[in-house]
Amino acid sequence: MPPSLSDRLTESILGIIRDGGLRPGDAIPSARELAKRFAITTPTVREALRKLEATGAVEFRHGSGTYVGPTINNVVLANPHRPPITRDSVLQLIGARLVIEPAVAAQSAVARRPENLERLEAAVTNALVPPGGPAFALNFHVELAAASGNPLLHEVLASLLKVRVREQQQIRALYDNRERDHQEHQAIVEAVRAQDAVQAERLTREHLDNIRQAVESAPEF
Amino acid sequence: MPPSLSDRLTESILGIIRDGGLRPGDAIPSARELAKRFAITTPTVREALRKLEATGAVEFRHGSGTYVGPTINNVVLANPHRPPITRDSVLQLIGARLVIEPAVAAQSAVARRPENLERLEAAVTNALVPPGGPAFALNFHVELAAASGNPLLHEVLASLLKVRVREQQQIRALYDNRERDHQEHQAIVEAVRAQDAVQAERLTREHLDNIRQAVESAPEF
DNA sequence: TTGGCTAAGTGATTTAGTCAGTTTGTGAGT
DNA sequence: ACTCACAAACTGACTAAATCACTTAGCCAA
Repeated sequence: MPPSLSDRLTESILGIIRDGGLRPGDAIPSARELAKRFAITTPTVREALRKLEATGAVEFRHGSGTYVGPTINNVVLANPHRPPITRDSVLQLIGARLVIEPAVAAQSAVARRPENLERLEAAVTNALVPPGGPAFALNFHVELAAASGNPLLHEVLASLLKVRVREQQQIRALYDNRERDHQEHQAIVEAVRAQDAVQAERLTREHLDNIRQAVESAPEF
Repeated sequence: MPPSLSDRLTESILGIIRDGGLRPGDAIPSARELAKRFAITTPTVREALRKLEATGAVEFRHGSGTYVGPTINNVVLANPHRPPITRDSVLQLIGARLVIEPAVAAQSAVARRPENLERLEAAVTNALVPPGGPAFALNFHVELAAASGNPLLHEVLASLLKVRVREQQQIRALYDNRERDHQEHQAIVEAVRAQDAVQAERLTREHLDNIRQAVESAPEF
């Protein structure tokens, strides 16, 4: 079963991006240009580009052009066509986070650099601004993973938590004690600042366990 | 910025799959049929289908039809357009696994069921068959994550290790002491069988650390 | 300098078809 | 009655040539 033309084309386009040293945000040749260059037609080029769009490798901007996407160098990504949220899936997610995040927190406590502490502080304080603002930009738990110094851990947590965007309101509604959330985050930051891995791990586990209990005891949803 | 027609179309197609209760392997309506049903043209339908193909939600079979893919219900995915492997990326991957997998092993030791032990045994013994065989089907580390009982953890590890397919030979070449690999796997299985979480965690950490050292001390690549 | 207009470039989609595989049912031959 | 070859009929893969919608940059006038 030979790879289809548009399959080979996606690889060629990735080659153009990589060989050209293009970075996220840079423009790639227009669909017409690519069609001419590869001696094929635009619908076929568009099929290849749509595949790349699905994984965040490229982005379309109507009337402007096609650009290199932010996740082109990702190893893992959140499924853009994810299934609808259910109560079980939320608990499953928290269960997975309960396994992964304490270990990540421990690693971050050891490896954190000054700039990570800054961003963690910012994420903690931004969480208190009213919803709808730029609070989504800096998620505390994602920043905590970033502090580990391993981009792959960052990717994994970011992918896992991307799902949460759709249920964030729901969880907030259940675990609405935002002051408590803030205090727990603050305590984790302090442990990371002190490079106390054991404490960071314990606090993170307790924090997630609190969230889990809040969701579990929620009657609705 | 309203979502494009083909964007809405992907959602509609997913709706057909979900509302129709279609499962992986089932056929979905042909491109021409979908075009007629939504009163649009086939190139547009194909663009939408290509997006779904990129994330494994559907699969094309030339001349036969389009079918529901295996990863349609996944939350996280391995990037099908992943960047080329480098020495750094390999070490990064092992670093991430070193953080995540010991915690997963501990969880698996607690939650494992009899069928998980069976599959783990199978994965351990299959690892000794010559390469190129069905050894790829059952990866020990993926099965270990499956034993946690949390499908999301299984997904995360499977996504992380999917990358390894391309570098498996390379790592095998470096860490070629397959007998030692087998023994370490066997020891982890025993800890999981005994539901000894602490031991499972420790052995997994040591096992991955051995692999990391082997890769680190490799001069080439 | 500012504001609006215009023209070129780009993505989005259509229309109408051809080519290339797969599946299935039919019918001839045994 | 059974088998096998073969021919529709269906499917995906791709082409060709347009048109529409949107963005951007540049120009010109106020």
